[in-house]
Amino acid sequence: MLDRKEQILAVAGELLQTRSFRALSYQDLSDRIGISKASIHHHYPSKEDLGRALVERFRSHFTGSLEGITQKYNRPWDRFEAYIAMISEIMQSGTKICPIGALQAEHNVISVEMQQELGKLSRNIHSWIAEVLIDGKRQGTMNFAGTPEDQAALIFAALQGALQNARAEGPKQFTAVVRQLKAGMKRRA
Amino acid sequence: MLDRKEQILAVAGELLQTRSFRALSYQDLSDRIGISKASIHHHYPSKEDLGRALVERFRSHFTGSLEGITQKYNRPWDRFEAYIAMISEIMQSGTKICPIGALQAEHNVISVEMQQELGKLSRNIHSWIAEVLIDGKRQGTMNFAGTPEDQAALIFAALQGALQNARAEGPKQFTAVVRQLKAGMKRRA
DNA sequence: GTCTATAGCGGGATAGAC
DNA sequence: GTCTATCCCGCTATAGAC
Repeated sequence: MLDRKEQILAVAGELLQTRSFRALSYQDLSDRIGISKASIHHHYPSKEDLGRALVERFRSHFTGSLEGITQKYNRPWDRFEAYIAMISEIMQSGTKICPIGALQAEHNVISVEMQQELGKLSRNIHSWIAEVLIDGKRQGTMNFAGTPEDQAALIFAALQGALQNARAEGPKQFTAVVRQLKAGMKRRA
Repeated sequence: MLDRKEQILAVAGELLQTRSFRALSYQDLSDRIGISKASIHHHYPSKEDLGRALVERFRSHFTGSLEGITQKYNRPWDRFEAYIAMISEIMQSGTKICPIGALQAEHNVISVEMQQELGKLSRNIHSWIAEVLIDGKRQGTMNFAGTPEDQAALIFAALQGALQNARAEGPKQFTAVVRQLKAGMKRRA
């Protein structure tokens, strides 16, 4: 199968978001994909190899999605709403959390290579949000206290935390956070 | 030793916040405390026992701290600042995250008993924050959009996410989130 | 309460045939 | 690329002496 590697990453990604990287085993992958553990090792010799590929895949996935949003929408609010919709999809699964949050929770027990790749991913998203907010503030359609960078940090952290809370406590907390983030960007200064 | 059980929980708590519950082993505890693995099992027969005691300990710890803050300070802003200071201490360790975030990231791989105890803990904190905000809004010293409950959810989620980001990316993102949360509560309506 | 010793299992990983 | 078989290790947990 040409995209066996991709299939493995897809399943591994699911398990990362639902269970955690450490709890993800070659046995799990073997069971779900239907090939032996040894075959998975053929594609990703060590779990470290698998981990790095996994983070890179999330990075290209998110980067692609954000570029798609940028191309599809011009208005800052539309872009922001599309971003929120993307994160909300994770919440709606009921069992997944943000892959960045999942891996950051295991920060001290993953390799430095994974840490670095993960850092690139989170900084990419952070800058994308910040740019949307810069536009929104410059155009006057978005009103929030402080700098766009600080507001981007707040949005990023809040959604990551909200996804974790939502999986444990249900969707209400998540929708509250989203509502509150929006409210804080609509108020008049 | 009368407080051997407490000592074990203290060390286990550190390991939970720095490494994760799954990554925490009886061997780790044995090494750090200086008694054998079997001795730890004597106090906490199964890891599940240890886990439940651990969450309960965090709960009584946080509950006590929040009550202390309530007694020590009367003004909503003072209480809020004291709460932020408490969370900031975790960040300043450089290696710890919020214990709730750590466990929520492993939500699907811990027992339902731990999930439930963890839920109590997070709801306790959430209501405490909400009450501070209700006071602040009623007195007119705090200004934020939306309801106190929504704002409490935002604060809780944002700080949890910010601690995880801080451990991976450094303290700047954390201070940005705190600054932005405060800014959003000071603006005039 | 503490120890040594060990069982039993699941994990990551490799060898070698097909 | 896939398989079976196997290795080695670390983990949770238990038995039984002191």
